[in-house]
Amino acid sequence: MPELPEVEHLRRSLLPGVIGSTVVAVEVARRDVLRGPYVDARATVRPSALLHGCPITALERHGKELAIVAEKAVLCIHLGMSGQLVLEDPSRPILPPTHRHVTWSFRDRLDRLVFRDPRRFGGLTPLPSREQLAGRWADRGVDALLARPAELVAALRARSGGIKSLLLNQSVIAGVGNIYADESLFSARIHPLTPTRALPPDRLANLVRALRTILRRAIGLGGSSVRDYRDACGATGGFQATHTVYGRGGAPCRACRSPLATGTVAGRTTVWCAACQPIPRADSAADS
DNA sequence: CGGTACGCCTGAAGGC
DNA sequence: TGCCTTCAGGCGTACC
Repeated sequence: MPELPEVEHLRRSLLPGVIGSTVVAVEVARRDVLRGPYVDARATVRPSALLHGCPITALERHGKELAIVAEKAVLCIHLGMSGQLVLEDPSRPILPPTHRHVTWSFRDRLDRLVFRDPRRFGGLTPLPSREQLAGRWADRGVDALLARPAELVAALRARSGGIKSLLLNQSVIAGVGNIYADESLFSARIHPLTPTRALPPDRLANLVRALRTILRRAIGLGGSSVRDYRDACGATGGFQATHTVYGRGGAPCRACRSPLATGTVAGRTTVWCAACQPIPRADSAADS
């Protein structure tokens, strides 16, 4: 599932293709992928709101959201679970022909930018300006990589609740999803149900350090491709091969060889090592 | 405030 | 082989 590393790698892989390019045609096959306060009930949108006409000047990211910035328009893109954004030559398609919701064509370029999303949990949110984008992102949690580590620790300390639940909460820290929550909790040897308030500052600092190390490493490997994730060129990531717990329930812990536990935490499938990540309190044990 | 459940949606995977 | 069920999950929303 596209989380921060996947979106960041996608952003970097899109940069050379789209910066300075001007959209000359936008084809919207499914209007219901258009979202937000500037899209009316019929999802009728001016082409300029979908970047038509002005050269693209920047690609930015906050958490799991990517923004394509042009002079008079900003388009926020959320990939949801299965979203893909690929630059491809129409004569040599990379993506399957189904679920192609929006296609952008450029001046002086043969390749097109395609937004494809089979499950449609993703969507596009047009905004009129950079100021609106700044406001939108200011209302979110701090970005897990762009903010300073001390800000992340402070954000976690400001809330109560189980630690995994907070890591997944995009209004606390933006960018962490199920994969990197489980991976960073294992790395920091913290049980996912641990009440955040029970963690001393140095353990939270450890967790934040582990999280950022894992996010950076994942970006370097092109992200995790569990099923649908592709970068702008259609390439899959390589980080999934290094997952320590995610998707490995029942398999031996890479540290102590005991079988990894599986359960539901914060409504998500969660994998942890009962030996390496001890249960915080004597009672509240999740099933193994 | 925090927790939980649900709906959205498709395709992979498992059972029979 | 083929049909049916279950599951995965980000996120908004409703509700306790």
